Order: sequence, then structure tokens, then C-alpha cells
Amino acid sequence: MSKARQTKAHIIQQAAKVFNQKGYAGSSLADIMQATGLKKGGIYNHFASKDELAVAAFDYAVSSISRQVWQAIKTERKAIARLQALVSTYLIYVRKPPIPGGCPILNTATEVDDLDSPLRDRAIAAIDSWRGLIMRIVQKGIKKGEIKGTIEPDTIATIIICNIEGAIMLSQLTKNPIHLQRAIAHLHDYLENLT
Amino acid sequence: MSKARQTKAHIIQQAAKVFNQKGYAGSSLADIMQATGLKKGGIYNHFASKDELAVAAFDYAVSSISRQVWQAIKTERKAIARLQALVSTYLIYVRKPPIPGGCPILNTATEVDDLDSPLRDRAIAAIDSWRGLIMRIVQKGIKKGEIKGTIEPDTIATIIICNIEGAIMLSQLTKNPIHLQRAIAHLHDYLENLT
DNA sequence: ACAAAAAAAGACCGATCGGTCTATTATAAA
DNA sequence: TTTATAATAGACCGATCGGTCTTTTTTTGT
Repeated sequence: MSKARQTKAHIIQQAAKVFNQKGYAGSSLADIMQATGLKKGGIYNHFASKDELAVAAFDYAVSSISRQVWQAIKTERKAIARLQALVSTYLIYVRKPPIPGGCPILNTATEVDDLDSPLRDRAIAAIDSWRGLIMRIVQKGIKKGEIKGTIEPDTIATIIICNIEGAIMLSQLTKNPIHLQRAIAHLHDYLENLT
Repeated sequence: MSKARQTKAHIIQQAAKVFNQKGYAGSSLADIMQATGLKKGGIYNHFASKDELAVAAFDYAVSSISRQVWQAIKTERKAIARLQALVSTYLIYVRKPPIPGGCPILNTATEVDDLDSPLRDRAIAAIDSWRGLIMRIVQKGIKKGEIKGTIEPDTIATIIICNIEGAIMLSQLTKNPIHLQRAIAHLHDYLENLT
């Protein structure tokens, strides 16, 4: 029974790479068979459909990034420092990308935003979760007097996410980390003026 | 001969909508046949392949947006005002989208950034062109003393594009214009501090 | 070591993919 | 209005798509 879970995890990890680089529509089962080293029967023994695998792969990709973000901010005590740490974490996308192909949330969101698919719901949930994390940090910062009371947590969340996602797209397309570095520097300035 | 060009333009326009909403890999010739009202023979009479049509559709989408941006900024004389007008133009994405499905540059970039396709080259060229426009405005602003000499045109271009593209993604995914509005407001603040 | 159960292989399925080709229809020059 | 030409329809192609199912192999509990 243990071997099965190992294999399933392996499929998810490899499929996450394939999906994130080629997109969901652009990835075929043949691609995933090649990446996993398994044949069709071995994959469909663990997943009922390509869609089900896609959802599992997306969840895996998002949770592995969330874990890294949490690791980076958990030691920081002050609100602004926590936000700075959160923002800086995304440098991993140009240093040691968790999954090749750019941000899975961005990739998935742009591919499925016009569809009515389970993946779209997951992408929305991932963004909501990210927004919630930022907003809670800002709210606590306001309560503790570390951040001006006039600041809107909603707006901070939007601006941080916009800049990071837009910059990941630019750096991914041009294969040049400079855009992400600039966006993060910009956010650092932006966050310093919240106090 | 005139009818042919009309038909070709019609195919490009309809295909641009389909591609922008469903992606290139996600759009089939059947989708394009339905959108154009033409059969396969009618389409392949004007284009040698799906790829060639995709490139034509992307070029059309980008040029129609570029035209709108240019319209918006050409009457402004001062650098900062020109940048403000440029930024504000992108409100069209939530008011009257030129092409349904979000920003074609963003959509195309995220889909093909890992591939080695003509579409990727076009996406890079579109971004370069956009960056160039912004940088020239900033440079002229510096020369005329309207913008601080310490400002880096490259950085301004990155920040503006990041915010707009990231915000379009958010608003498109959540079907809520607020994110784009916030990003544009943020950029307005940002640009005012360049003087 | 053995038997029961689970996992993986690989042949197979109908549908759909992008693309071709010929027959027909519509256009445009005379 | 006729005729040459261009545009479109629609049948057709092999390849590949996601998915199913039976057989073989591997794992697992005893």
C-alpha cells in the first residue's frame, strides 16, 4: 500500500512540471507517460481522468509554494517585516524555481479564466488564500500600530500580488530575472511607506 | 480580390477572440470554423496552417490595443501626463474589452514562454515595443526636466507593465474590475512621485 | 513461501485533431 | 453576359487525443 502512494506522489510531481510548462490543454497523456516513466494503465490506476490529475498537480504546486512562503515569514514578528519577507520569497522563481515554467497560479489562471472548470475554482481559491494571508498581516499591523490606520488591507494585497505575478510573467518570458528583482524592490519601497 | 481580404480580416478577428479565450492549444479548427461561419476549406484558403493563423490573430490583437494606447497619449504634452494617460487606457479591459479573454500578450506569454515558437517571439516583441514606448516618454521627460534625473526608464517600464498585467489577470480571474482599478490608482501615485 | 490483492502494461476504442484535395460555387474582368 | 479565376464546401486522410479493459507483473499480508 505504501508503494502505491509513492507512485501517486511521483505522478503528481512529474505531471505538475509538465502541466506548468505546457499548460493543461497543451499537455497530453503521452507527455505525462514520458515524464513519469509509466504507461497509461499505471497512471489511470491512480487517477480517474486527466482533469483529476490536473487538479491534484495544481494543488501540489500551490501547496509547495505556500509552504515556502510560510517558512520565510513565520520568524518575522513585525507586520512590515513579515510582508517584506513574503515579497522577497518570490525571488525563488529566478533563483531555484519550485516548479519549472513560472507561477502555477498565473499559468492556470490565464488558461482557464474563461472556462467553467474545477481548475478555475482552484485558481480562485489559491488567490483568495494568498490575499487572506496578506490582509491578516496588514490588519494585525494596523491593530498594533505598526501600520497607518488609513491603509486598506485589500489594496495592499492586490498591489503585492499584481506586481509579483506581472513580474514573474515578464521574467519568465524574457528569461531575465531583472523584472522580478525590480518589482520586489518596488514593493519594498511601497511597504516602507505604510508605516 | 476585395472580398477575399474582407473574409481574411473576418477570420483573423474571430480567431483572435477564440484564441484569446481558449488559448492556442485549447482552440481547435472546429472552434474557429464555428466562430467564423466558414468551413475548413474556406479557412485554409487564406492561411497555410493553424500556427500561421494564430500569429496573424495575435498581431491583430496587439495592434488594435497599441492603436488605442497611442490615441490616448498622443494629445498629452508632458511626460507624466502621457504616462498617466497610457496607464489609464488599460481600464478598457474592464470597460469595453477590445478582445474578450483578457490581455493577449499576457495570455500568449504564459502559454508559450517555455516553447520555442513564433508566437513566443511575437510576445517578446510586443513587450519590447511597449517597454520602448514607456522608456522614450520617460527619457524625454528627464531631458525636459519634468522627471528627476535619477529615475531609470527601464525600471519605470517594468513597474508599469507588471502592475497592469498582474491586475488584468486578477480582474479577469475573479471577474472583478476592482483589482485593475487599484493597480491603476497605485501607478498614478507612483508616477506623481517621479517629478 | 505462498496466496490474495493491488499495480502496471499494453492492446484497443471511438472521437477529434490539423491538414489535404477535389468538386462546386461565387466573384470579377471582358 | 460570358469566361477565366478565385473562394468555399465538404469528403477524406493518418495521427493523436483521452479513456477502457484484459492480461501480466509486482506488492503485500500471512
